Amino acid sequence: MQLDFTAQLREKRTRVTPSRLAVLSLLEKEKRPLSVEKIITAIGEDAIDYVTVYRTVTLLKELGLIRQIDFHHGHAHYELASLGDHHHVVCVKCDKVAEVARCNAKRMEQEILKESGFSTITDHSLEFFGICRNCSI
Amino acid sequence: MQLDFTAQLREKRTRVTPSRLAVLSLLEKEKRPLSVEKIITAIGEDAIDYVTVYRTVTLLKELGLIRQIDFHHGHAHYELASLGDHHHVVCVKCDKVAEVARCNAKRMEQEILKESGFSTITDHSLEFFGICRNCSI
DNA sequence: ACACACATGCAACTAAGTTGCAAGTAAGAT
DNA sequence: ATCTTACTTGCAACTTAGTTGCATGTGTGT
Repeated sequence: MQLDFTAQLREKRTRVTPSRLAVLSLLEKEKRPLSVEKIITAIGEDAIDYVTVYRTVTLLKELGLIRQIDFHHGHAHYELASLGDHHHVVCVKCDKVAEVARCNAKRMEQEILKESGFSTITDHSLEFFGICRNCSI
Repeated sequence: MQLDFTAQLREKRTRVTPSRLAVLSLLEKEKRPLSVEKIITAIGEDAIDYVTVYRTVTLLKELGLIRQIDFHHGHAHYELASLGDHHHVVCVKCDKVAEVARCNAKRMEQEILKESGFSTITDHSLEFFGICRNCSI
């Protein structure tokens, strides 16, 4: 299934530019959270300025097309929001990241809307931290 | 209930110093996630060096006495690990933070240990992002 | 109260992310 | 097709977050 990022950007009333399409299709291809550094390397540092990447991920996050994730690595990671409700386990020794099946956070969101004084929940992030088998030997 | 941080530090075979006790008892008093900046202000910038605060939170996190939390504010927050399994909702417009009741992540941890190739789960973090009533007007 | 490994403070540094501004470009109007 | 204009990009300079090296200070076991 090929996502139509052009249509998605137009729907959000923002311009369709090569930078935005490059970041979106890279994240679609990789299907995992990437740092800004990895995004620049993948697109090519002659092809895009790092400031443009920062501005692009900030915009795409505000539009809800991508999601920011924090692995306690000292910098942010980003993945396609349409990957849905899946999460990660991070090894605190070697920084290895594995995937975790879907959780029931959607049900919690309903409770939050009732109780917390928030009018909308746009996203959530759930990360587990532990030690992978390789590091526990 | 007054926690005996001295005993906790000794049990972890590390030194009991004024800096460590100051950070731990501040976090116990506040009962909410604090940034390094807030920790320095609260303790007093003449009373503790900011490098010591960074080294202290890194150590206390490794010892499992405090927990690192990320609100997508551009810097880390820390709270007492003994506050247990509670989480947060963050307004993406004004950065307001509210608390959320306990989730069932402990059950998920059991599944992760079976399936993911990890031998230990030391912690997890669950943050919701949305828009608070004040910002939605 | 001694010795020594560990903790702290200071200065310098690296890494992550932001801002201002001039030049370039997407997209609607002609 | 070309024009116009507001939005986007690239570059340089900057701010903020966090780290490292080293000399001095201090907690803890003897």
